[in-house]
Amino acid sequence: MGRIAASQNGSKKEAITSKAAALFIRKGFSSTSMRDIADAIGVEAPSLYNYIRSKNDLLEEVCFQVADRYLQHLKLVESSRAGHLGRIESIIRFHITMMIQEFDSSYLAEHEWIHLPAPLLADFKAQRKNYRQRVAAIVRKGIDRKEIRRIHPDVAVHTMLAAIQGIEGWHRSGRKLDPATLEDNMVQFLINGLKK
Amino acid sequence: MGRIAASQNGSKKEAITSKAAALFIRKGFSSTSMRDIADAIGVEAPSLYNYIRSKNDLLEEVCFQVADRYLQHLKLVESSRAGHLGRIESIIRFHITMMIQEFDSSYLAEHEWIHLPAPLLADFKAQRKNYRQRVAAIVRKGIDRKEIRRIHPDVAVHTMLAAIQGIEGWHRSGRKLDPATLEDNMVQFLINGLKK
DNA sequence: CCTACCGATCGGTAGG
DNA sequence: CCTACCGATCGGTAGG
Repeated sequence: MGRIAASQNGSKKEAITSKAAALFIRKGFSSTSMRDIADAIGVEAPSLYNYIRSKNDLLEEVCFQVADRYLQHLKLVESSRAGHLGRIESIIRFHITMMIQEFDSSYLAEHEWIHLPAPLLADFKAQRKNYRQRVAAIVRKGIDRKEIRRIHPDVAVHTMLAAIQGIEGWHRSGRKLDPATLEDNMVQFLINGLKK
Repeated sequence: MGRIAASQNGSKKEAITSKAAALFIRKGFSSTSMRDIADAIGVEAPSLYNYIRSKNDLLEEVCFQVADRYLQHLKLVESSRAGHLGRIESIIRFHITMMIQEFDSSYLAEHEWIHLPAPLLADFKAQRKNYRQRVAAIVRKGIDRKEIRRIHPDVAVHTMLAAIQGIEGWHRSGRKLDPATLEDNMVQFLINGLKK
């Protein structure tokens, strides 16, 4: 019983998390009630608590999972042998891909983490700051090595990441632009803005 | 009595709107209660209803006021004699200035309009779409006249406006970067990405 | 997984 | 501008 029950609980929890993520995006975290989530799943609200501990739990899970995936990719890039502009392009492409393929969780990790409860909020902010500083360090080195034009590294990082985050607005309004065109044009725009 | 009372009501309403805007930004629209707003002003919640009709009213006011300011500027740009890249630069600078100087309302008009009640939501979305299409038309003409590099106009518009919107994250985290440096570096980055 | 229900809090109204 | 209060809804618990 143990193993099967555990795996059933796992998939049920995933189903709840994914439905919740979709609702958090559409209506915002605070405007989404546990009743809304329960309705979407087809159960009564109290039944959700067999799988999750709290509403905040749902948000926490999504936010930290996504943050970790970005960090893993950054580590890969940092230890690669690519040039600095190439590293930045790899990061840009990864962010775009995540935003398109893992839209729901990426959006939440980017826009709804403000609602994380007190101790986790500080953790998340620190992780975020650390990530951006490491990307900015790559830009700085690229400038030193004359691969990237002179620009304030923090402004550069902010500009490119914000542009990519904003894909959510695109996605939400149901634009019918194929992902490859979106990615190629955006990468071209941003890399060209950085190139010497 | 009429005139004075009217002007007092006006300024009081402005005070409420501005406090509300600040709270909507910090906590989100749904997480901000009328009690929160009343506390910030120093009155009891029911007293607010002498000046505003509803919570949605506060949001509506801010969103449409800001949208109108952007539209007015766009009209100026459209009827100017500047080149197309110059027009885009003017739009970029206006957006950045608004984001820095009118941060609270700009943020709300950009991120919290989803909470507008039913009939207004559609209006707002239509206005937004129209605005972006007109900016994209400028990009398209710039490409035709070889002032701007070949790029998907919608992607270009989205990328630059999203990058600017994202200044809020910057602002919120209390980065100490002077506005001029931010503006100059971001404009350089974006215009360079578009230039031939 | 349900019914029944809790205390808290919500936006807003009545009446002064 | 207040007190007093409304009906609705919230996240979550008890108990089965």
